[in-house]
Parts: sequence; structure tokens; C-alpha cells
Amino acid sequence: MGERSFTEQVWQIVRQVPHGKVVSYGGVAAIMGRPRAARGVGKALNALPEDTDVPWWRVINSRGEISIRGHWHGAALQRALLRDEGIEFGRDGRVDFEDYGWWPGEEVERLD
DNA sequence: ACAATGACATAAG
DNA sequence: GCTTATGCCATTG
Repeated sequence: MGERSFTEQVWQIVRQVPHGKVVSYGGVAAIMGRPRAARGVGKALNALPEDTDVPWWRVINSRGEISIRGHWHGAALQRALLRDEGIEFGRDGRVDFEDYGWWPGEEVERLD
């Protein structure tokens, strides 16, 4: 039963995001060939079970911010997990995609 | 099939 | 840079 649902595809993409990197909801959508389905990505991550192996905390919004509303501890947890992976937040509390952004095929370190 | 609901994105003021 | 408005689209009842 290889579920090919949109939700399963989102989880599959997010599983590929390496430790210490982040991707935006819209980024995941674009990777799937649906550049306008960012909200669907958020929905898919919201549906994850607690014991998931999907690194959901590596997905943030296009402005580099934690995008969990409602339960503040959800956002606090996400910040903590990202910090534990070595990600530094700017003074405005945002993550810089230039430093931590991930895209498929860019797992190799740039040596500029 | 329809209406409501969001862990979004972008444009406009 | 911040706030509001509008568009989008998968999922759920």
C-alpha cells in the first residue's frame, strides 16, 4: 500500500532534510511540484503522530520564523530543537536561509 | 459536492 | 519593518 497521498509525500521530503538545516513550507511544496500548496504542507505536518521519525522542526516559514500558532510550547520546543542542532537565530528571532537553508541536491558543503 | 479550517506566501498600504 | 488583505490548496466534517 504505498500511499502516495500528498501528506505522505510531504513526510517523505521532510525526512530528507539534514540535521542542522531548514526548509520552508513553500519550499517543500515546490520540491513536490506544487509551488502553491504551502498550506497543505503545514496541514500534513500538523497531522504527524507524536512518535514520528519525521524531523518536522526543520520546517519553518518563508520569513525564517517558527510558524506554530496556538500552543506556545510547541514553538518553544521547535526553537530548542533547532538550537540543539547548532542553528543560530538572529536578534529578531529569525533563521537565515543563506546559512541554514536546504534544497535537494545541496547536501554537499559549499566551499566558497 | 460544499463549506470551513489552517504549522503558508505575497502584495499592498 | 509591521499590519492587513487576498489568493491557495489539501484535508475534514
